Amino acid sequence: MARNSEHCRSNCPINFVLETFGDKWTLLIVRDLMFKEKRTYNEFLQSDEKISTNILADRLRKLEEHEIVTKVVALDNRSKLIYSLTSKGKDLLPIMLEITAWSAKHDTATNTPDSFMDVFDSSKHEMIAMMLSELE
Amino acid sequence: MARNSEHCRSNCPINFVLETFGDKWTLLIVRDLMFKEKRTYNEFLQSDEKISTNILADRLRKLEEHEIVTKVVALDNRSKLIYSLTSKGKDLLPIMLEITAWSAKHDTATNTPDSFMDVFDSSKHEMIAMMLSELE
DNA sequence: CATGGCACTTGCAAAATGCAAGTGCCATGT
DNA sequence: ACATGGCACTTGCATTTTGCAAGTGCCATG
Repeated sequence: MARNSEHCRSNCPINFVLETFGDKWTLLIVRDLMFKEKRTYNEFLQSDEKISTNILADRLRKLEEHEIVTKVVALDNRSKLIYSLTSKGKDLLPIMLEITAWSAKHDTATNTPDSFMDVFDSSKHEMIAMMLSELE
Repeated sequence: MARNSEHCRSNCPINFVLETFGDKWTLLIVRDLMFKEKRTYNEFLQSDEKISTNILADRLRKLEEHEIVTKVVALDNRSKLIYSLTSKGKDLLPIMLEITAWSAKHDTATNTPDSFMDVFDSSKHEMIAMMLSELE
């Protein structure tokens, strides 16, 4: 698992996250799995930010290596792969929500509804528990 | 401010954070300012991860552009600059703590004390308020 | 007025990214 | 049986970013 088997710059927890998510694309895949119900390679390709095919393949492979996502063959089509978050990946939810809250506060163009922020501010813990259960 | 004046790939809040922090170095500077009381260029250079001088200068400039940090000339030495977090930068604290918690849970080599995690899990809100006040 | 600290800048090689096109497997229709 | 198309990539190549070493310019101290 992770740190012992790979090159790491330090033993800092902030750095540990950067070793996996320190680029412009990886966290967008997590977002798509967590909040946008995207499951397949072509669905990830269609997101607004327009990731290119080679980068997407590379990041999915690294996310699998880091055990953030897993893939299985689709039941209805053997040439289709279904990606999903592992529990380690689902544990990123609090980070993702804090990021959303920060952007909602500091970026006027961010499209987060006020109602989301109201619930987040008043009952963060319950919100996370409920969203986690919805991720199965 | 931010989004309107620069090239942005989308209006997503996750993407907004990636536009500033989506690389392997920027968040380490925030960490050093927030948790390690580092204030100067040479102090940032000495961190374990060994950032190179040109990258550090570039990231400090971008952090200033994004109004995450500011710099002032030191009172005791006019060739020395003191960097510090703006309130927008200090607002990253909840994200930083959630990242720390995630790494503590999922990386065996991470050096976060159990006592930190115990307090974080039981009284997150109070912990954040106290740490924010300590950032002045 | 030499020495050294401090905050960078510069030049160049190496690595990562972005884009367009191509590949191989599987399913469906005729 | 075979053409067509969807799906998940792979490949090649130009552009951009990064990493390393060395150098620059300003200020303070002896």
